[in-house]
Amino acid sequence: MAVPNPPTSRDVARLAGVSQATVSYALTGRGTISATTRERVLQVAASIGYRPNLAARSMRTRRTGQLAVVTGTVLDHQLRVLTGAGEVAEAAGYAVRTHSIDGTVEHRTDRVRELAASRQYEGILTLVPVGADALTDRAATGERDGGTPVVAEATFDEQMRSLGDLADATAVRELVDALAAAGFRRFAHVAGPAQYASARARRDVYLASVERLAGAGVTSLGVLGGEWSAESGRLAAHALPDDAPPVAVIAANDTVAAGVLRGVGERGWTAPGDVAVTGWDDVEIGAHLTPSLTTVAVDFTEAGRRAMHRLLAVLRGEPRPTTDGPIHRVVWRESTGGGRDAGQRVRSA
Amino acid sequence: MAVPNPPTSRDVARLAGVSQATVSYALTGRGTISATTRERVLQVAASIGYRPNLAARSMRTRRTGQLAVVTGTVLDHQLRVLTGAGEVAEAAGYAVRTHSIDGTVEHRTDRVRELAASRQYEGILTLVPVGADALTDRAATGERDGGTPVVAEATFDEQMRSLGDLADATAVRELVDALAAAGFRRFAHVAGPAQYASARARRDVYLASVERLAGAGVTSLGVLGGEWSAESGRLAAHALPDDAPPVAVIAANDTVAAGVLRGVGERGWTAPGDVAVTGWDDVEIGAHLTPSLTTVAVDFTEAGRRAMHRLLAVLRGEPRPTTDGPIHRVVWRESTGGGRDAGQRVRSA
DNA sequence: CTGAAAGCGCTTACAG
DNA sequence: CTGAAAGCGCTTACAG
Repeated sequence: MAVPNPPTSRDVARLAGVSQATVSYALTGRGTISATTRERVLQVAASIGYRPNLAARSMRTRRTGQLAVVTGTVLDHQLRVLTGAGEVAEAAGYAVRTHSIDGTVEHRTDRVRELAASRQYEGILTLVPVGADALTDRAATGERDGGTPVVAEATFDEQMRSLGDLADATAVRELVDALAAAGFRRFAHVAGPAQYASARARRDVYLASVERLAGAGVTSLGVLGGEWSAESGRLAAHALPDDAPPVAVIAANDTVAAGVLRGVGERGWTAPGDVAVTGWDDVEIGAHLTPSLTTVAVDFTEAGRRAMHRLLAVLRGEPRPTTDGPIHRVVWRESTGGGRDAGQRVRSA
Repeated sequence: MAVPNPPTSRDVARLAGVSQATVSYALTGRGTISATTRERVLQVAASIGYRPNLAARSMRTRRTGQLAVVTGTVLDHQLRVLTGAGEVAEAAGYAVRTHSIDGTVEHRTDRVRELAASRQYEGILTLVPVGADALTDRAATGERDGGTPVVAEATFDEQMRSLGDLADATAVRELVDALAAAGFRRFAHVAGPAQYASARARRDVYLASVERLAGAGVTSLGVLGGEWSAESGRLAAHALPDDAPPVAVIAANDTVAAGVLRGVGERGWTAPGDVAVTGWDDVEIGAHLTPSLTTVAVDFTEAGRRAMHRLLAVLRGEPRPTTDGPIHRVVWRESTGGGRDAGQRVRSA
């Protein structure tokens, strides 16, 4: 019944016939130590199932070895982002704790500040939008002040350029260009909540893309919506003028797009004949809607990995990692008409 | 540039004119201490922003104060389960780390065993299916051996009764009964992966419900599928015999159900006229499908809270908490015909 | 009701 | 290349 105390480095030392310091050197690979001794120590440690007491190590090194990732409950794909972030953090020797924070942006910002003040974490990565003044990732250089670094997955830098892979909205331009090439002249955007950098980025690229094609007769019927909800999309469809069709609607995500499709049906319009619709995220159901939904597939796990790499760079005082390839890919389906053809036509252009 | 060391309990003691022991007593509320002293100590602690060093505390108390929650990447709703679990753990004074584990059930089981052996956690809650022999939650009593307790959100007990709120499939019977009352005589089930307790429970309740109505001429065309995927649902629809309609299809979740709806359309059948379809989870898009999807709404956050309460009960050596009310609610929509009416007819019966 | 002292299990200069 | 010793910041019997 009595559980024996777990073995300590002292036990390993005694059994290996060395000092505790030598055990520490063998395990951390830090000091100078002969290969023979190291081998023997590791052998003994493994044989008795020795596991270093992390609390003791943490106290001595004055490092917690802990990072926090802040999630919300609004966007389900954050689970995959979290997974990618955790994977990279673990590989770097950090433990990750998650904190779910909802409520107003002010409340979320306060909570993140509290986490930073708790001294419990060496760094914080937030997947939910918080006030920019709570972030320490603003400068392009890796400079540090004394506080706990706080990095957001998606945000904007000083020049208001979107930062973070999920805020990369360049695929919107691909959508607009292809649909314009396919003949659409009227567009509309159903945006997500403006507090999300990703939503703002999609809106901005939408506006810029349509503007760029103004010379070709392309116009925008406006930016509608403002929530990550299907109902927001449905209402947006109902808000379109009666003579809107043919019109292409760029929705902020797949859920919003599903609502648009429903609203389009309720108005007696057809998709994609009267209204072409695009989503974002490539949720699995989208491929099985009727019409199946053109969307932007996102590698959320990779987004999480990259975000964590950014936080680690700040922790190490290194410059922000140079961006890798895109994690977005447009998936053409029936809701934009021509499906695969439309995409191929554009891609080969 | 030089960051001052954070204040320690020693600093608080000096400033408050008491000993370090008194500070500890004041903060933990453990020893005998006068209200006046305690008040003064807390005041001083707050004024200098004192935060106990958790690593030091942990080393001394020989408790890590850490729990692990194991998630996967297959089911997005685990983010909400995680949130509920984290909320309860935090309120109980525990820190929660998450580990994302995918792969085969054998691999997942091994990894959970490693986590349990790491001595890093006081308890482990897994949201992904693992081998029953990795769990310590099997007995109804709170008995403990020396190892780290491992509790699964959803599993089966010795009598093969489903345990854990997400494995509560009683709503399936409500679906079958209502659809039978609405006139359906032929049923089919598109199941989820058998390694999931929730999928097995839905299948079992489906089979039992149909069997129970055999006297009324109700028959099952079989159990199809076996994945949490829309494609699995689509293929199941194509596997139905040509003369299946009218038939009611109980799908394992909304994603599968969306695939069924797509497959039904591809076969030239109508829903719900020829094929009634039900899902599970109440994903937001479901309400905006055409036809909108009858489903079972699940309070995932509450499921997470309850699962964590079960783990805490094991940790405290208490008996398993008595089950609270259901966290499931059938939502009748167009995909079962009559929509709200069908539900109301049954509910008032 | 309060304080002096020991010790949790590590790591790290430092001495040899 | 290895060891003796100190100390990280707490908590907890124990003495008063």
